[in-house]
Amino acid sequence: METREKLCRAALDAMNEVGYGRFATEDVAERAKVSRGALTHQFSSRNQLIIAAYDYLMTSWEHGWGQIARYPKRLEPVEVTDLLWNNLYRSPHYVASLEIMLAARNDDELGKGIRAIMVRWSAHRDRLIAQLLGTSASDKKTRQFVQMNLCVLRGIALNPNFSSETSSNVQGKLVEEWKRIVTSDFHFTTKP
Amino acid sequence: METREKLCRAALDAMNEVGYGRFATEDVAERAKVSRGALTHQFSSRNQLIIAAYDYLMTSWEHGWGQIARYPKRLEPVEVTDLLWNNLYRSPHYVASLEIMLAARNDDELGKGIRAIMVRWSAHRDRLIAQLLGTSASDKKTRQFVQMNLCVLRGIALNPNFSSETSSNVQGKLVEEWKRIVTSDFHFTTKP
DNA sequence: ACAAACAAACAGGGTTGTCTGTTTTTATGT
DNA sequence: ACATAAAAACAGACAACCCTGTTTGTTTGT
Repeated sequence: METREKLCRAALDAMNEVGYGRFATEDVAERAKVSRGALTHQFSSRNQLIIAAYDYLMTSWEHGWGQIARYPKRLEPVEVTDLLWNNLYRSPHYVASLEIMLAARNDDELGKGIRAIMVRWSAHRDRLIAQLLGTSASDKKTRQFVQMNLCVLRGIALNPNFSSETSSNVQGKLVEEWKRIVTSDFHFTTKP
Repeated sequence: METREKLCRAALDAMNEVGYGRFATEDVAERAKVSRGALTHQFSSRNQLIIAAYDYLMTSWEHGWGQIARYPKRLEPVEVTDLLWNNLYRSPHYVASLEIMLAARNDDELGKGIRAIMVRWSAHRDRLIAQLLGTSASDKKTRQFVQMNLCVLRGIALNPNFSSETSSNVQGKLVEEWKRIVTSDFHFTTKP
């Protein structure tokens, strides 16, 4: 594997495990089994590394979703919810993406880079979802549906970090509950 | 105001503005207009300061909710949703609480302190909500309703940091949408 | 006088960015 | 095919910086 890729993966792992606060380039180099010199050669600064790692993650999501969109089948709203949950929020590096976006909030330099990538990914995602639903990405109802799903699933994905619940599979039940709501509340298909 | 309180407030402000990553005790002392010596006298370590600030915030929430629970009126589910949104997720220091809890994920010492406070607050909150609904905090349906609301509103609260949307008041619309769903999907009141 | 609160200086650890030197790959001319 | 020059990639050392925790001394209140 290329050095850059190894470093991006290691950076995401580190971000997942230790969080932005304790994230250190030294640690990343070690995880990637690469010298610190190699890292500094590839990435001129810590922020550059983080931006590259984020870009790597978003690109991998884009590829994954590109495959999904090949299915010619038209999906029901609840199937889109399922897709989002299984292919985004259960991604092993979801927490990393969260840490990075939260950090980008305060750092202008980092924020600029991250935002550009996020805009690209968002557009890609929304276009694919609209395609799967058989609607347009600029359709108001579609946008609202997508926004709502992103919010709800994000909140559920974070639940383990915010809840004192210890019982198993709380997330699964919450997702099921939300899917039930989606099934009964959201409809896009034209009448037969 | 007492030094401890000034420091806790300043710590929450700092956590809000710069995030856990750039959070520094020096900065907190400056914001509180207090010498660093005073800070170290009150809090033996950085983690102790963070824990105290978190405790201060949770206690303030408990006081605020204590006032609300005095109203003898029984609330509809959607009114509880409204209450949660306006009294928790729109709290000026909500992001601070989020940063702290995310940081507590990796730091054992910090995590132990934060978790204890969170358990206390969660129990307090759930008990009050059940009281307002006229149900029991151990009631399964009630717990599910509360959990779901916390997740959804959390996701909505975070939306500005994760969305490329620039249009105004997206959050407001999402909350309205969720309230509509709550109104039609959740019922606790016994039939008349 | 005693203890708590405060003020400020200090040293130490850890992390980043830079710098210098070495190895490997690529390009080029014969 | 071979030699050689140039560029890219890598390795490691270094200094500078920031932040924390500690320590020592001063003020204030009881």
